[in-house]
Amino acid sequence: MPGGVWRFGMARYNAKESEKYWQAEWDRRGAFRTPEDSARPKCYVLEMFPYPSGSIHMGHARNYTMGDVIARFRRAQGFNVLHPMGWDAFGLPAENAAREKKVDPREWTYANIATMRAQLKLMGLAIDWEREFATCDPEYYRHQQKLFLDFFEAGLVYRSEADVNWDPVDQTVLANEQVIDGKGWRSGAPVERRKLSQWFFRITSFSEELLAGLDTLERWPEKVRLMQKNWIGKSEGLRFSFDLSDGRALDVFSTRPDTLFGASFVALSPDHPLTEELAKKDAKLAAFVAECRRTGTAEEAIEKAEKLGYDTGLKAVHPFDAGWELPVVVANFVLMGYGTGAIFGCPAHDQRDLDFARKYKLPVLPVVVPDGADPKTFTVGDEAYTGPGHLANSRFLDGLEVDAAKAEAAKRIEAMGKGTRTTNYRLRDWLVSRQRPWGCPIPMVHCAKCGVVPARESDLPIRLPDKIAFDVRGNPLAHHPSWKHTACPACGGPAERETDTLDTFVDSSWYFARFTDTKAETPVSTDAVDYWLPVDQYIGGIEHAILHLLYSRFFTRAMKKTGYVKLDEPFAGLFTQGMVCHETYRGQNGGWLLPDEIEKRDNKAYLKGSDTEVIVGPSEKMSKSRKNVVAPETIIEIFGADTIRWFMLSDTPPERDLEWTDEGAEGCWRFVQRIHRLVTETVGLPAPGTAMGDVSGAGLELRRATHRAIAAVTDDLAALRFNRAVARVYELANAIGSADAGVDGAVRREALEALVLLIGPMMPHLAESCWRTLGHQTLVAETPWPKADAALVRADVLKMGVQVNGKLRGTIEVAPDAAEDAVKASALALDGVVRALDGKTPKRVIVVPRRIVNIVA
RNA sequence: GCGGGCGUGGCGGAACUGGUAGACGCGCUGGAUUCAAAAUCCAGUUCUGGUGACAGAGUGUCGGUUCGAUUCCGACCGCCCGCACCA
Repeated sequence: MPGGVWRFGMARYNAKESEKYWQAEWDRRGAFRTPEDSARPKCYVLEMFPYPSGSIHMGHARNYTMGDVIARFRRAQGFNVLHPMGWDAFGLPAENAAREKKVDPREWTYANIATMRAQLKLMGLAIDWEREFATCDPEYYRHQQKLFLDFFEAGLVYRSEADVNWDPVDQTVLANEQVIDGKGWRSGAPVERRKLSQWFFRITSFSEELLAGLDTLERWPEKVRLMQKNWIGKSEGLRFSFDLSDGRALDVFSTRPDTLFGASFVALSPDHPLTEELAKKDAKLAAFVAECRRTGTAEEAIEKAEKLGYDTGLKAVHPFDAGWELPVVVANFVLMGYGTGAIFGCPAHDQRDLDFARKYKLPVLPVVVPDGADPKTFTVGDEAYTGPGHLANSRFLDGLEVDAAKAEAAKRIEAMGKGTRTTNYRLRDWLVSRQRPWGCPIPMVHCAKCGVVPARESDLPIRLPDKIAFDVRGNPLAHHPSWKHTACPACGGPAERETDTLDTFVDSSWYFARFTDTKAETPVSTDAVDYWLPVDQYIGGIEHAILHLLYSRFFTRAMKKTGYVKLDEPFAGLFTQGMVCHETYRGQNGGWLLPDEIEKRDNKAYLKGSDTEVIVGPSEKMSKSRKNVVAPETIIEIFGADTIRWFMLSDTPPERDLEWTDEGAEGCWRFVQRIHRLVTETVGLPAPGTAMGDVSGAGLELRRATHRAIAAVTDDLAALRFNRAVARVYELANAIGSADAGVDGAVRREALEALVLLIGPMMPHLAESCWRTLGHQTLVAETPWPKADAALVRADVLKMGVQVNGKLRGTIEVAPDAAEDAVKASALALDGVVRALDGKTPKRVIVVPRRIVNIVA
């Protein structure tokens, strides 16, 4: 009923009607359009945009509620707030749906978006919907293709060979999640690692900058910065060569040249060029390599696999001893992508090398001995020693500390001309090619005459074809009858389009910049990004701690290099929220059951409407596979959006996992009703703005409670401690509810108005309706945030604990500025203290002002 | 396997920079109101012993630093996240 009449004093708060009314009212007044051209400070609040899977789940509800609270809070504090929403719309699920349900991925995706947009709108989010876009909109990916061409021009894009998971039966490339126990998820055939020529972004050209930039991200969680730091994996080491028995030299990289005298083998990656060469003449080696390639490309799988090796028969000469030969093996745990793809193995001081040496009965000689241990007797069992210590069994390195030994070994190798000290990074270049039909086409053309040629900018966007056939093997784009055929942009002759599409991480690496001006004719408009970026508060799941955030940081630097932005770091503030969990239920036959299918009686769970008991399992992340899901839509239908929002903010700290319970939701619903009652049932309030006279006694107590709540909630919301803000709101509501009947009306009004404004960002519909009931014609959404009076926040009496030998024996009440001697005296006079001292004289009395007294007896 | 995190009553959690452990909510118990139920209101609720005042124990486990440790350090146990083609 937009524009209708708001009815006062309903006995019970009708959330459904109220929410509909206020959502329409916000819409009508354009309350959440992004303010521009103003002298006020800006605040860009962004939540990680969703994949349009088909429905909003609790994780979304939690994420978007938090962002919405910040957006509304900052708006009330006088910021220009940008709070947009969009869709991360390319990706595998649409292809799976297309294959399984014979639907068009585009239609499927946009239908999902429509459903989810409607669900999000029910939550009453303060979002500027005029800026919405989906990454599968040609209007978006057209600009992404332009960025790709600019990056190519700037030398940030190149083509190279890379491994993929190859399903030999389906003749298709598989994603890691489509490889289950080394087999293709559809065909069941053992997966092979295969090389393809693919596109890369040169993210490693920013390795050092991406690492150094982490130190500037003060409002990022420490754990995320640490994870990124480890991911980039900067290490100082030595790159040097072994002379091989066949006259060749083999380059290896090591961060531990100090352990060279503990070496017992040299190992090559199965993908090392030398391995491939040797395998041509050694059928057994070729078979071994093929076996290694069955692991797929996932690093986890490779590292978890049993350590296997194959002796090539070649020997490597120890660089410090021409008479010392080490066997050269091919080992499945040596990664081609790191260092040189070849290592020397020192089993005593590296766990993987040790596992390998034990299996193949190779020598394990400790060369670093922890301080305090005897070099003659120190041995290594099943656990490699990686700690500090001094060198032993190492000739000229003996007695040196690890760092000194590293330096000495490196110096000698360098002097011999066999190697150089280098900095190595674990970070690899970003492989962006995907052999998938539902992604952003890579704007390149292959011409027999001219080679690989960039598409013309005037031809952008290179659109996906309208009809994609999914019942083919391999990449449907490559099999499309006409799509790939085009004219070469250079010579005009017949040529073929690149049929690879971009990794969907590319789509999400710059969407935050596009939101600042979604109408711009270029990828971004300079004025808009200069004004709005960086994002002031970014919120999303911890699962994105590394890849998405690192790629976005790279993209921002690449966009700086190509002249689009002036900054390096896209997200000034980052918050990673926890997951939403729920109990799991299984029937007698072991099958999972939906929470909807069970009911609880006397602490047991039964199949709804029966006496069949249900097995209650532990609380786990809500997932369709375990059926432990509760749909936000259902909860909104029953209780309304404010209830689910309040639940999402209550109790659990936002970075931790949250458990959904029906009882908790009912508690939130009761609190919604309680606030409504507090506001509607308080009689005799003076008109808004009425001044209050001198206030003392119960009135003063209520004023103190009000201003303490304002101060605490303000701090808590600014620090994203939503659960604490919620607790403070409960305290204020309790104080108002239990206030003495004689308290002045103007004091009550102040308390109620504060309560309503404080819940404004969290339960916006209820707040608007209470605000109207309190006689205001304005919107809470347009009302400034309340200010706490510092004089009322300060306490006039302090309660201090008094301990004897660290055990609490009583409390004393003192003035905040009480002298230490007076505090001491009243502490020693306490009954409990006298009893605990039992006549003994205190040795020492520690008084920590305003906090505690500890008497040491 | 490697990297990162978390662990406090029956449950979710609070405790700022090492200073009264359990704020606030859920649940439960008792009472008021009601023909009854829902809703609401009042009281209680870490555990053990005690009618009680009170005493003892207690923040995953074990040990350490300190006048004092949920907080700092070491080892261990359990759970969770990421590992480059899920998003």
